[in-house]
Amino acid sequence: MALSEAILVCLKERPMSGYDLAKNFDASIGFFWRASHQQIYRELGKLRLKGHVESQEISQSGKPNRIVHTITEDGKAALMAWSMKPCKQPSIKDELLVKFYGIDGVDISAFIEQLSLRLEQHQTKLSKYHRIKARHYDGKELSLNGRGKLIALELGIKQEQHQIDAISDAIHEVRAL
Amino acid sequence: MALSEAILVCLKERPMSGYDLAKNFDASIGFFWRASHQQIYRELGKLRLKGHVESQEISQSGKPNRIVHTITEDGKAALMAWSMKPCKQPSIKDELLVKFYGIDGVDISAFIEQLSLRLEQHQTKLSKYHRIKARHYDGKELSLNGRGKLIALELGIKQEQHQIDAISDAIHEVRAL
DNA sequence: CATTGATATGCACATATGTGCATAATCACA
DNA sequence: TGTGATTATGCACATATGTGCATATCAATG
Repeated sequence: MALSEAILVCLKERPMSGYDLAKNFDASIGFFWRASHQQIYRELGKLRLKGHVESQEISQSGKPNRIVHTITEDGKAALMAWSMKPCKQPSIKDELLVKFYGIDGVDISAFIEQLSLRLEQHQTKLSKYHRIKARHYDGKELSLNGRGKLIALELGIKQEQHQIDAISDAIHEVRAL
Repeated sequence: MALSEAILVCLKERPMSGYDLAKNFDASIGFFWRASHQQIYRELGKLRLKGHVESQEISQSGKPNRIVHTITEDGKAALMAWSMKPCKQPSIKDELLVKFYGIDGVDISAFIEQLSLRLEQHQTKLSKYHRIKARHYDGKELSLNGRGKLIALELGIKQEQHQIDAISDAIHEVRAL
């Protein structure tokens, strides 16, 4: 699974705590590989056992101590090996499309509301991506890594825009049924 | 989870064996909710326990006996209840996009090959969808259910076409890095 | 004559993911 | 003075998914 690799990709940039990683997943890499903080902590434990990260506790007063994880040489080697392997196709599992398949058993007006909600979610994501692009990428000198992230972000933007168009059309078609 | 609902949607059209369902998943509904035959048999067991399907064995000589599953009234009610509930957002997990995020650690030519492979997979799916559309939908009188399936199929076609365009662009951008 | 593919079902084990809960201090706000 | 958000970690349980294996027969292909 690529969760461990997604974590290692983050740690390659800078050492981070589980909490930092969880925020990173919420704000950037998680757009393309979602993970909860519980999953991240679990995975960090496995990575530590495998020797792909080293962890050191940093004392703090008041708040719980931070445990900062650093990628090891073994971890970097594992990342490199992973990067050479072909990627799995993302598995599609979309309830909305299943409902299209059984549409004679669904309440059309409820279904249109669900489609509208999905439309809104794509619009929210789209503006989020645009905001991030404007804030972190537009008009900046970018490293190789920055350019890679920008391509991913632009793929996300195109994807969301596409979904907005496609679902808008689908809503009209469902209304006409 | 919507696997049980996807199965019930299929069984609402006609009673089927696990084997029939597995083929159905490979050839149509599985485009939007993939499942292996093992998963389908497991799920059928649960549906039987819940009373959402009834199962009867049909003797065959030579081949193993078929077990044909029929949706019950309880099953139909469960489907209806599900159709009213909001849909979960599909979770995105794409290794390719993770690799864009850590691009300074990946071999570019290997990465381009992976992107090209993905492109091919989308092209394969697109022509499959077109073939199905031409064979089963074009120039036919369609029931409500048929029209719903057609909308889903057209969403799939648009999606694959979009991916083909987007990945082609991305390959050019990666080459220029 | 041997191999494979299709038909047909399903168990067992492993991994991945989701959900709820637990702890504990600080700070802002009403 | 209480309420909730933020910081920070993680266990336990449940569900979902993936992988390998097992069985058994017929038909077609080489």
